[in-house]
Amino acid sequence: MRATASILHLDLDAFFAAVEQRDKPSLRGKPVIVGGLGLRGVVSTASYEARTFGVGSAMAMSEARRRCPHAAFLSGRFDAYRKTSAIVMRLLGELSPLVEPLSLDEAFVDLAAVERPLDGPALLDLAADLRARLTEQTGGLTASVGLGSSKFMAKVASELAKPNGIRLVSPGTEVETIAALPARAIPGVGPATMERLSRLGVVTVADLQQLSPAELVRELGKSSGEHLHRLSWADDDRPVEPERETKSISVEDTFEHDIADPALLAGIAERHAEQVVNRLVKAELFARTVTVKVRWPDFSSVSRSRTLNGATDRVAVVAQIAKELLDGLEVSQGVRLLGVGVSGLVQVAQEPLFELEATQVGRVLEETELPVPSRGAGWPAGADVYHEQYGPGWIWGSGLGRVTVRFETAATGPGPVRTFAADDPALSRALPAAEPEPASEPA
DNA sequence: TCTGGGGTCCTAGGACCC
DNA sequence: TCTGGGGTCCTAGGACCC
Repeated sequence: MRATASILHLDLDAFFAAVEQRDKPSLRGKPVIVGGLGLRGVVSTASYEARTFGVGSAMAMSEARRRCPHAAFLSGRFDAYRKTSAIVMRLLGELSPLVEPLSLDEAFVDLAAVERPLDGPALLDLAADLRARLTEQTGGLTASVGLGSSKFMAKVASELAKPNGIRLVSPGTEVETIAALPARAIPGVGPATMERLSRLGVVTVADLQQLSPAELVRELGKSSGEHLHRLSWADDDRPVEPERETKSISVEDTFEHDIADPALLAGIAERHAEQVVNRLVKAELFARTVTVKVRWPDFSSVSRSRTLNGATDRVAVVAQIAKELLDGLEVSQGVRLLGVGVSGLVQVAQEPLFELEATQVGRVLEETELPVPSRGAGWPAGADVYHEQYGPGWIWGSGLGRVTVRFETAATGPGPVRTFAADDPALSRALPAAEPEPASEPA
């Protein structure tokens, strides 16, 4: 904890949904839900209009459809989200070199790295200016900004500022600011921890403050107990870390229907291994440990891992080990999710001493029949398309051999809807719409 | 029609080494 | 023959976050 509120936390409001509303004018002011649209999908982001119907992140999509059947349900356009996120992170980088992104829509900034100490009014000015430029450069998105004397306080502040606001927790007022909050508001206190705390009679952060460190350590373990005790007194000196190295890379997939066929699962494991290694190679890293993760129909899960003597970046090696690990599991009850991951990442190759028959892996990859992607996967709702006659638009819905498209972009205002045959040669998937021009370019 | 995907961190037990 | 005390690495599981 510092003597000045020099840590800033920024959180984009309903980010994925807001990008969709920006690029799809007909959805502005309406409930929008982005997430997995398949049988087992969950909500990634709900627009504030959808939240009034009780729809929220991580909710089963089936539940979201019950609560808000008239919402627009979209599968998400991560390229567009990444591009918009990059604009925001660049803006933050103009404030300080110490920017720690937590995800596409969230970051910490350490203002003390460059600024002379700023007083309250100056901090609020800085935040207001940041928000204004952000909205302008992202084509209308909004963000909540929190300022505080530590990461914890800045994060609490932005939470209190939501949506679309600024909040400064002045140094010296930290403990009283958090005392009345529910203990669950402390990052790291999830459902399981809250359940344990409830048994100790804890509801608020003030209740937490009454517990001794020893009691918390007994209940939660050394690290979590001590950490939570300190946070309950707003004691947090974690630094803003701009470059955190990757510790693991993984790919997993939940199936529309459970799979019990070992050969099919082996083929999927190979495909996952391939994707994992592609990302490993792109990051110029090598891995020592391969992990397979399986989720059973009852939602319990197991993992199996093996660590090599050397480090590898070869698909054949990772795929072979993944399949061997999978072989050790009895899958006849069915598998809900299969994942393949690597960890123990290093920057130099140290190939294991054994060699594999690469041709064997290639052959299996060709022969394995992989499950057909879920219905309409070629025309996912919300995706960008281009029609030779009508121009750019987005997929409103598909099925029964037809695709319905709304022709509009961020710049056009609400546009018309047309339906085509799914194999209409004039219709194609398009790159994400261009980013809106910065303000220098009048519309 | 319950419960995604990609991560991080922590704990605990056993192997192994000195 | 009764039975140490670290320290590190590996495996597995679980909580949590966005």
